[in-house]
Amino acid sequence: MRLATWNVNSVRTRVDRVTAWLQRRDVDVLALQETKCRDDQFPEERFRELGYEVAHVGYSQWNGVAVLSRVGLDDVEVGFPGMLTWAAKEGAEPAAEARALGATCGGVRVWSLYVPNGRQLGDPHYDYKLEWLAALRTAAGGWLTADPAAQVALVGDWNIAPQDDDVWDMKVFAHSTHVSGPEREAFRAVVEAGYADVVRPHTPGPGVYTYWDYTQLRFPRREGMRIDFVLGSPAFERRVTNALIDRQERKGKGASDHAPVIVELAD
DNA sequence: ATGCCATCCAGAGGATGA
Repeated sequence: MRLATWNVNSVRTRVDRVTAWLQRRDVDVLALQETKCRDDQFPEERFRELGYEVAHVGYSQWNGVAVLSRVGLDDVEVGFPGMLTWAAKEGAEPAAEARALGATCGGVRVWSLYVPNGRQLGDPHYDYKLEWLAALRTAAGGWLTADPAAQVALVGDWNIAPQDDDVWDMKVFAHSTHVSGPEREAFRAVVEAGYADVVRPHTPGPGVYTYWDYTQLRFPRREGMRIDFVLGSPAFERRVTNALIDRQERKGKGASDHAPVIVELAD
């Protein structure tokens, strides 16, 4: 079974690219982030006609996460228990955002996650990011306490570069989000709760990334960040036989700024 | 060793992104 995650940066803009890629890569389960549409705008039929079941949550033009599967898609869950809410505007009522979607596919509990960006160090959105991750750690840790043999995959855009090797030049990020101590600590807490980066052993660095900014020739200059991860429970990790970051898909006109990440699992 | 910012909605500019 092949499971992948991809921040597509608008599914409507890139649906042709995504469907072609799914077929070329023979992917069974795909978690998408930043679909940037409401449920009624999601191009569900384009995936159904290729044999995929579809679960999506999107409330507006922002965020949006999905799981596509051709090996079953059951027990769909919008958001995880205890997920933080966010007030988009001053004085607005805090509400859940479309940043987490769970579904069981081929025996794996897959969570498509779009971790808050954080914007700037000290910004309210930065605190939201840290608290959102702490809540995720609590929920995900609980799943393994309840069932240590569970096959769980926490996949998506984590908006954190956990190691210095995960950016091309730490000096550029001296006062930036994504590399700060508290963010890295929040990421590590999820790992310590029992979830391992199953991709890194198959894609060693340095210089291996999943995201390249559209500006300043970042991609041809190979100046990127590794911020998209597949974190797997022990039972999931044992099934992983290979992994790759599909850098090819970042090339050309109309590419997302993120590359897809694929994991191969033993049957 | 593949290219010089993109997406959305609104409505011709602003917010978001990492």
